[in-house]
Amino acid sequence: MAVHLGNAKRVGIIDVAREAGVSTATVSFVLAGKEQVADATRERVLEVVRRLGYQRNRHARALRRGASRSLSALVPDVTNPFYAELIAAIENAASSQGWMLSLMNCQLDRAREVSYLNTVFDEVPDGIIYVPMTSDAVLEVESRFDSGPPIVIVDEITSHAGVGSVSVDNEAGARMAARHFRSLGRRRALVTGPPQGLPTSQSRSTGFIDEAAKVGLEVAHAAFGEVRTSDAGAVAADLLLRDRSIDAYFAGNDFLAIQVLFELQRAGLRVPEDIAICGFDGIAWGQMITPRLTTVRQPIHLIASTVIDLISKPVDEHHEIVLPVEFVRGQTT
Amino acid sequence: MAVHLGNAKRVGIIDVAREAGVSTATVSFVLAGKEQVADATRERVLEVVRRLGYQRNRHARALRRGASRSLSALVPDVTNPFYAELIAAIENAASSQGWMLSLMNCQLDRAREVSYLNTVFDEVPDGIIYVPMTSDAVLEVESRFDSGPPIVIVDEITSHAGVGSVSVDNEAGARMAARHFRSLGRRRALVTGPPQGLPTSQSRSTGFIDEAAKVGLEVAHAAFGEVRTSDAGAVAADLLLRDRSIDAYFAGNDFLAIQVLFELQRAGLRVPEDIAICGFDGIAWGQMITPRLTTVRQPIHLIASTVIDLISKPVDEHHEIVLPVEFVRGQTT
DNA sequence: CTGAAAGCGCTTACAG
DNA sequence: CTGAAAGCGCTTACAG
Repeated sequence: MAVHLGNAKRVGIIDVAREAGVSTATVSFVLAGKEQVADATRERVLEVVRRLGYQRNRHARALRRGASRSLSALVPDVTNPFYAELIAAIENAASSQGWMLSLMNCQLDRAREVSYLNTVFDEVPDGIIYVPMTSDAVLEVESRFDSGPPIVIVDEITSHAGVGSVSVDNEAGARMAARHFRSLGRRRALVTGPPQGLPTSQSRSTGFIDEAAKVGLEVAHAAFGEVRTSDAGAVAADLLLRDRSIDAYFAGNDFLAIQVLFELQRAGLRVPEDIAICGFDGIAWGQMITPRLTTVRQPIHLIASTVIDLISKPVDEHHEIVLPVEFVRGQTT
Repeated sequence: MAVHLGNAKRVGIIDVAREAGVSTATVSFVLAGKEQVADATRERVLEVVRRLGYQRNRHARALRRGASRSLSALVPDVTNPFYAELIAAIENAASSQGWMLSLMNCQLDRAREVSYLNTVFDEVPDGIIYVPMTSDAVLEVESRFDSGPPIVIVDEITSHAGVGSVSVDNEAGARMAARHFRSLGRRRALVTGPPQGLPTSQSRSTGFIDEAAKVGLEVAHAAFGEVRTSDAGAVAADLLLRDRSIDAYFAGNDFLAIQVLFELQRAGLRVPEDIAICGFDGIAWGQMITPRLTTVRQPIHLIASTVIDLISKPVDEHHEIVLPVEFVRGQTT
């Protein structure tokens, strides 16, 4: 393991105490900002702390206090802008409460997800934020949920006692998309689930299909249970190019919608003239590109603050919270 | 703080030892996979571990062993796809060596960067991977670098002893862009630095300006020292729209290049006919959009594996490593 | 092959 | 206002 230069040893609280001529208790009090220390003593200690460059050892601290002031988050893929934005929002909310956020990125890899799910408890975090990639993984570790820190699951509803969940009304959002396509006079739509069988995909496609039937929109359905994100766009575009009777496309998420949009453009199709596209998530990229993406927007910041609220509460006050979505008309429909 | 249900207490190694009728030493040996334990004993211990759902406390472990098997990474902004891809690559390389990656996201906020830089040492990580947002922040904590875990700085060269650095040949890449524009017959170019004065911006614009002078390409220069990413695209686009004599644009990075590309399209300009655009980074998005982005590609996976290599080495073997870049012609030039 | 015991670096009652 | 001492949950020489 990496050895350090000459100055091998890290300076500890004992070094500070000795140098300042006080006990470690006093150093600790000063660092904790307790009032009960004489000003002169405080000054002296702080000076030594600064001079020696002393930093408290987080592990010793956490061990002794039984709380680490840190949260661990498990996400499917930081490379997907929706998760990146969600992480940024959650980190914001967490740090305003004095929590560090430690991140575990599953990279759309099931094995990695399970492994992280197993090791996250070792971290002894004050709370766990879990954005599931697959439903299977949740089941595998559900028993672990009984003891340990509060857990909040994002984007999937769980009935496990003591586990909170924050998700959005996926079904309602999907219905909005179906009605929108119909109001535009579109006749036949394709709906695809997000890759890797993300749990939310189910209610999105179900909601869309159901509403489509009600309003008289024909639906072709394709699920990408096992397709990796990088291929999903090409596969969906291929389906659309092959069946030109389809004039509307409801993607499982914005990332996918955007990939398909450009694939179609490259193949010479016009959006929205030849085919209308609607995404889901409301990522910033959707409004950055030309044409701007029509989508169903999730309230990312509200999700983040709700997650942190829930984490801070006693576990028996955990609930399943479902937040509303908003339809955003862009230029792709 | 969040209290848990009835089963308050976390099961510890003592609980396991008692239940299995052995000492904690034996439990520890079994968990560490040491051979010196009788098969029957091992079985019994493992059964109890499973039944009780025991998980080792990482803090106690790290404290005792003096190593945490974890790395901490500080990055400017996970929302920028380049950093997202870099993180994913680094995490991959790290986990293949058995390291956890803990992430601190500065969110393009200087205050947050400094604060993270101060607390990262508390984590007692086995190594620190630091992608600086500003040069100032580095200076503020340089003294801390003398003791503590190995540090690898990404994307900026540092001369601090014992600190390794991995970056790419930004200047050479910028020169490629200038020559490319010239070979296309472009006459007047705009070059902008990445927002927030990212350290790399300096050599990119310097290299571009210098080479442009050599090959006879006129240059208008604009730096975005204080502009947040979300505005930078609009500001740059505005400059380009105002001065129509400019027929080439070298953005400091792909993220910015893409934003400007679409801004220009919305304003009715044609790319590359009216204006050619070249980015820097080689993010996946650049090849996903239409038109595909011309760019200078950084070898992300090589950067990641080099970083991990360096972290694993004794500090006195740390070096400044500069990796090559590759010019990628897309459809925006 | 197994156990008793020290000690990692802190914080926090408890005395004084 | 300050210090001596216990203890958080592990791992690891050291004995046996």
